[in-house]
Amino acid sequence: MESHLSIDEVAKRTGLTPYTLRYYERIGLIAPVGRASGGQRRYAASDMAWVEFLLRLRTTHMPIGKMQAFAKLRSAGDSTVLDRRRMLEEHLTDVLAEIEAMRQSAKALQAKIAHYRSLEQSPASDSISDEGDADEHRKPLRTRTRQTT
Amino acid sequence: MESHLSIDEVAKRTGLTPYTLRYYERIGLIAPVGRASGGQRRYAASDMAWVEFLLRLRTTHMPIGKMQAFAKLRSAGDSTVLDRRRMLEEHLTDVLAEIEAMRQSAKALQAKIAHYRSLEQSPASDSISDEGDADEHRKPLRTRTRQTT
DNA sequence: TGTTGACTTCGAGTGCACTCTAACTTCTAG
DNA sequence: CTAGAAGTTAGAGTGCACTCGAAGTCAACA
Repeated sequence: MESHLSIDEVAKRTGLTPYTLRYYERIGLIAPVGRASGGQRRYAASDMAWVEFLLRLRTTHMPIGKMQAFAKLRSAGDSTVLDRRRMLEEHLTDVLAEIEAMRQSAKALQAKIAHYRSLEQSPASDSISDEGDADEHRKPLRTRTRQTT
Repeated sequence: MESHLSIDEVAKRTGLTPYTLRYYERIGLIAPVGRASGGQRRYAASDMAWVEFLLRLRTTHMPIGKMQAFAKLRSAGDSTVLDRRRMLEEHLTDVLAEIEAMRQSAKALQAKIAHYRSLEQSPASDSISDEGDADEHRKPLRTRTRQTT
């Protein structure tokens, strides 16, 4: 239960830099953490848990703006639990879709790799390398296209 | 086999904007496509296949710099097939790791959602909402931390 | 006591991936 | 023949997520 981690310690443990940790605090992603005499940050275990949760959101590509909205709800207390759940559910839907899109594309990459491997064994056949190659399995192919809000 | 698509057609079919398609061509991601009289772009089926492949790379978060390197190898001809395969294999390794990281984080999100759901049924218990909540399953938690090259 | 080193704040700078503007040309319909 | 739509270029601008610089503060130690 060592609750008094310095910013460098937290950086080491989370993989974030001290710069980023301060930045997250500045923009309200992390509530102001405790300070030692002299104003140095001291992270409690609950701060660590929250940072780790933020990393989950980041890993799943939640934009910072949404994380800020989520953090704001959280700081507003228990009455926002339902909203928070809704947010996470929506996000989770996006995440699962993205995972599936990545899986499909990974499959296409594997096919391309296999195609290259076969090319390596029997070099350039006819018609000087057309390269319209191993994509003969039509699949959804949907990517998050940035729309102008 | 209609090989003469306008930039708007290609935009519609790929989800990219005409801006982005021109940008990709400018930076060498797409080799100069054919032109109609008057200089307007006309995309052949092989161009489409290449753009779709680029989208696979983008979906799997390959940075543009690497795509450029790949495109350059491709344009250098069949002798680069081995290098291209190596590049894709390396990338695929990263992609599979990222998919796994996202899966783990998605699981954590699901746990959090479940936790919220239980909170909703029996509101604030004791000790005014600690929120160090449903993360009691220690998992790897690794995220691509941007390193200064 | 003075200097080292780790921290602090706030504002500015960076890199990526687009996204748009301005000025111009060309095709199509009326 | 003219209006309008749709394309062209080079270059500038945008938004996101950091990342760093400058100047200052504080605790500890030779």
